[in-house]
Amino acid sequence: MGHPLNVDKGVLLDVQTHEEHGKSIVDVFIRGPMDGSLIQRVSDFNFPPYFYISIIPSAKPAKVEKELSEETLPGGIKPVFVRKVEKEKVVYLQMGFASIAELVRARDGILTYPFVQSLHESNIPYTKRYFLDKRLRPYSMVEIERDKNGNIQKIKNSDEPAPPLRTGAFDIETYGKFSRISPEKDPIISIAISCGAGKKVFLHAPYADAITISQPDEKTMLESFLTFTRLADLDILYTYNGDHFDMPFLVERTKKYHIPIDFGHSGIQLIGKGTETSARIHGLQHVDVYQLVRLLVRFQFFKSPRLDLESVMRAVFGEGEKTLTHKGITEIWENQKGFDVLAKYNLTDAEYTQRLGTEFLPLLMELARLVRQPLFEVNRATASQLVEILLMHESVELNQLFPNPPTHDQVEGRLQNPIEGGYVKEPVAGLHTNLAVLDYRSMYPSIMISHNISPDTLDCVHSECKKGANLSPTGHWFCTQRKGLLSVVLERILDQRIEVQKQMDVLPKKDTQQIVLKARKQALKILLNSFFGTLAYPRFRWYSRESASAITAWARHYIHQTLDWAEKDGFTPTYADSDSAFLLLPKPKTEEDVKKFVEKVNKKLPGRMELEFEGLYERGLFVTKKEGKAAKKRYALASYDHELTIVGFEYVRRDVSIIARETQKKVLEEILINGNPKKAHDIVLGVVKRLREGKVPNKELVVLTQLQRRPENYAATAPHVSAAIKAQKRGKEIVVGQMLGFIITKTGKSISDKAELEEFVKEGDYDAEYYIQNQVIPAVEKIFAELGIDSTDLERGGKQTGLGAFV
DNA sequence: TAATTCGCTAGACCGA
DNA sequence: TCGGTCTAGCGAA
Repeated sequence: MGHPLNVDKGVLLDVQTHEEHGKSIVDVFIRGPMDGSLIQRVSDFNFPPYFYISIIPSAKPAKVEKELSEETLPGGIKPVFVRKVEKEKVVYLQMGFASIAELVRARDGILTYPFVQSLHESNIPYTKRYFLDKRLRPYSMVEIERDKNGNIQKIKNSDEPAPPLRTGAFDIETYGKFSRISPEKDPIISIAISCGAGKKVFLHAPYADAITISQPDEKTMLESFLTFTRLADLDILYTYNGDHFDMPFLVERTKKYHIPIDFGHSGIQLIGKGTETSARIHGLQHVDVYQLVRLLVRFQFFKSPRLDLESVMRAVFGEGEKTLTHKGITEIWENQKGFDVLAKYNLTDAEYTQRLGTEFLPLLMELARLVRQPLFEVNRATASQLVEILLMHESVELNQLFPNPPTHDQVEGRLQNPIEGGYVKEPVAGLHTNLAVLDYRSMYPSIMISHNISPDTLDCVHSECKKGANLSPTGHWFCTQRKGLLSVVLERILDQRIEVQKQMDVLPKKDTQQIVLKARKQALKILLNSFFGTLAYPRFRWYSRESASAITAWARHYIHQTLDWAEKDGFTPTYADSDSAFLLLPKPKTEEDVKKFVEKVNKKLPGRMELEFEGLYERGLFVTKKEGKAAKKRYALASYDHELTIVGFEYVRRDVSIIARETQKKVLEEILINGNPKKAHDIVLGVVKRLREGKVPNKELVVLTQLQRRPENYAATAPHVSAAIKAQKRGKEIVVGQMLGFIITKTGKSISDKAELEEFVKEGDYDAEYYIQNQVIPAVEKIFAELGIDSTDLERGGKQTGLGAFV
């Protein structure tokens, strides 16, 4: 003690681990401040992995502590420490081990001791543990004190601003005779990289230009690429589906040539998770933009029918074209001609990846900061993982133990017993005028905060809570005296959102800080919206059936109450779904009356709950289902400034052809905006005619459906499955989870027989009657029916009258 | 090993 | 050949 320590400062990039002499060691990666010096790796030798045990009441903690400290556990494992800890007035023993491997072995052994009751926090990933216990914030500055051996003595966050990180994207093009490409035999033809240091294409062919570097062979090409990337000195490397394609391919090819795969530090670690793999680079964050896109699509940040690079570019930036197919690449290689096209295509993909990465990085970064995990983890995380880590941080803060994950039997039991969801009111079918839409802002989270819903406040011992404001319609209640873990975290998120919004409001619109703030707001929204789902998720550590049921019960209560109150105030409740209410305004009622009503409701709502006036619509259409009842979750609204909102209808479904969707949209526009059903009818007649004449291009006829399992695992052969099987027989590789685009052709008996993947269908070879009877007419007939228009004449191409309705 | 339930519709399948 | 039932996929919230 007392001797001077080295102090390092830098941006915390990553935490990883390695084993040395049977000991698990934590490696912290930082980038030095402003001068942009290279990434440093600093090790912490003094962070033994540990777990907690609880002991039976008759055993004395002090005695057990002493006994276990000297004990050799089954497998010859000696704990490196055993100490008593108290969490919420209960004494546990914390046991540390030299390595993760030893901890894993001790996990089973320890349960054989008769005085051991239960095991806790025994499966927390080691690096996660480090972030949790050291309270580290990634991508912020940290201060590290080191001893004279260079080992970490102390690590803590610092509030200095962190410099921006360096990013780059790469993409490989490979050759493969058949559609199944394998890195064991097929070469990489070219590699493109786009980053701050420049843009380059490394091509293993006789072609060069300003950015394309011709290499004599694949080995040299790989080496040049790695050297260039190392010199670029990146913090973040983007790929598009690199986890499953580029990275494993690169690993395999470099292995073949005995090239050390080195991006500046160690290498790539391919992590296998079932059928999923991910590629982790030491000291450099590999952000797979495809994974990120999947995350964002799940959270409904944007919608894209397909998730290939070009489709996503179009969905996000409105531009992006696929200029080369796999077949095209194969031909270029075989004919050794057209490398300029290949190089351009390769670079474009790398640039697209870089653009998308840049677009979404602020959000990913904010998410990573909020949950205090590296980009790599957050990039590949799911909603429940994000919420889980957030709750773990809070638990550590409050000195609470994490609940153990449920056992298999517990999960099964929970699955058998699902909770009741939201209330959906059957709408009044027909075309309505002057319709107000109200909705509860973040309804489930606001209920959780307002009623203090959390597993740790459920059915508390206080007798007054049992009768208080937090007694739910289910009969369970939540403490009114002590705040719950989940509600505390949620309320903080909500407060942070409000704070961010305030900052955004005072800053100029163009201020660069706005991007970060917007991203933070989005990240907070993602977290906010994930809590309820995870609480009702059977595998979740903090699963609580009672809590989740109470939330939905309260939600049903509040929406019912809103409808009742609205009716009493003279509005006509027309429809409701979970957190929204649709009210028809009878004659003298105005927008002002609705707003007054909303205000009145808000005065009676508890805590953070809030009803919002979403908008007033000139027209709203609800249709009737097959069986005669009004359909829920399908409607169309036209605002007073002629904006059309279409919900649930074929128009928003990717598994309906464009011709049917666009026709439906036009019909809705004519009816709801232009008030011209006659024109709508004529439009459909025109489409029917064009279909019969074979004039509709194939791309308007494609039906997209996801193949959710292997073709042989389907009980019934649906059209997309049939099309997939036929394509497979022709040598096309079909992957589970893939989006299949098919067309119903003229040849075959059943619809499935006629289904073929679009790439195998000649232009014009479609079954016009199928598209008329099964796509276009079903999409419009219910709409016409609400106006009293018979659409049977449509099927016959308008030869029957049926137009009497328009007169 | 990774968020929920509610609801609609298409198309295959099966028995009368 | 029909009508009911079941499987599957997708969207709303």
